[in-house]
Amino acid sequence: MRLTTKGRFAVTAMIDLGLREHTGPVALAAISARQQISLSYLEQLFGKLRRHELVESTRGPGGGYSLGRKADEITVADIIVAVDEPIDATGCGGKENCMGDDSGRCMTHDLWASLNSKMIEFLDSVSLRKLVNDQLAKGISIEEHPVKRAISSQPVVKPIKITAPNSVFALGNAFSK
Amino acid sequence: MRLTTKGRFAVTAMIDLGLREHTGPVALAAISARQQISLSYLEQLFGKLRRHELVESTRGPGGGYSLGRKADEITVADIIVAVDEPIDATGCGGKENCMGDDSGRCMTHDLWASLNSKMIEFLDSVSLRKLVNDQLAKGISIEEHPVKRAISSQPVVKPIKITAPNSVFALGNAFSK
DNA sequence: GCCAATCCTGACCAAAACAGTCGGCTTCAG
DNA sequence: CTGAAGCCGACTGTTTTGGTCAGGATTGGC
Repeated sequence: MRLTTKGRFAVTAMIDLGLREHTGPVALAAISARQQISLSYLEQLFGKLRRHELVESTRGPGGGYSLGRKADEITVADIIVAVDEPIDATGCGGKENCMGDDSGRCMTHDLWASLNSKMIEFLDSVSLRKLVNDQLAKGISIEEHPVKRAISSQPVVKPIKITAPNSVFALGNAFSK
Repeated sequence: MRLTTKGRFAVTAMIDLGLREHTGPVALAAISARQQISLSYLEQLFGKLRRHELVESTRGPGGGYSLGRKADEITVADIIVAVDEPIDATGCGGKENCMGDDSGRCMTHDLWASLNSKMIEFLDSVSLRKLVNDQLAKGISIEEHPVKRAISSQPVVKPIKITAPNSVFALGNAFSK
C-alpha cells in the first residue's frame, strides 16, 4: 500500500465524478479543468480505474466516465490500489523465509503486513459516498436546483452543461483538526 | 503525508529499538543485520529521526541509538513525518487561491487536506508502544529471562550483548486479515 | 457519410524520490 | 592510541511521478 499524490489525484477525480453522478458521463477534459490535473495523466489514471471496474466509459461525443458501481460500494482503498497497483507490501518479497536459512521470517514481514493491513482496513472504511457527501455538506450545489429525483437506474442520458465549473466550491479552510 | 517503504524501514527500525528499550543503546549495525536494511541507509534515516528528537544517539564504542522519549509518546505518524519530511500535502502548493483569480480555492486543496488529516489522525492513534507490544505478544523474548523490573527512568546503563540476534523472531504467518 | 468529441493506447521524457554506496570525519571507552 | 560507533556529504543507479505527444478507435449529430 503506497500513498502518494497519484492516489490523491485518483481520489480527487473520483469525487469529482461522484459529485456529478446523476448528470450523465463526465468528460475527462472537464475534470482536468476543474481539478487542474493534466488531461493525459487523467487518461492514464482512468485507464487503470476502468480496468479495475471502478468507472465505466462512454465513447463518442457527449461521452465520458461514470462510476462503475454505486458510490457507497467504492472505497478509498479500492481507488488507491487501482492506480498504485504493485502493492509490493512486505519488502522482503513476500516469500517464505527472507533471511538466510532456518532463521525464521524477518520481522519486517509480519510487522509491515500488520501495519499495512491496518492501513487498508482504515482506507477501506471510507467510502466514496462519504467523501462526496463531505463535499456536498460544505454548501456546494452542483445542479442549479437540486431536484428530488427518484434514484432509479439512469434517468439522465444527455449530459447537462455545467456553466460555472470552478467557483462552485466556496470552501473555507475550516479543516484544521 | 507520503507512505512508502522508506517510512516502513523507519517504523521497523524504531520497533527494533523499542524492543530493546531497556538494554542500552542499540547500534545501527545490529539493526541493519536483523532487519536487512543497509547500514548507510539507516544512518540517513536515523539522522532525520534524531533531528526530530525521536531518538537519541550515544557515540563512541558501546554507543548506539535509544528512543528519544517513551514509546507510548511516539506515534507512527511522528516517525513517518520525520523521514518523509516534505509533506507537500495539497498539491496546489498550499497557498491561498490555487486557480486563477477570484475563482476560490481548488477543490483539491480542502479535499485532500481532509483525507490527509484523516490519515494522520489514524497513524497518530497508533503508538510505537502498541506496535512493540504486538511484537512481544507474538511470543518473542528479547532478554533471556524477562525480569519483572520496575519501570523507572533508565535502570540499565551498560549495553547488554544480545547474542542471538536473528532467530529470536519466530513469527508465524498468522497475520492474514 | 462525414465531422468532431471523446475515449484509448503506447511511446517517450524530465525531474524527483528511493535505496544504497563510499569516503572521510568526530567522539569516546578501554 | 586504537577501534567502535555515530555523523556527514557527495555520488549513483533505478524506479516512480507527472506529463507530453502522436496517433488510433468509437460514436452522436449534421
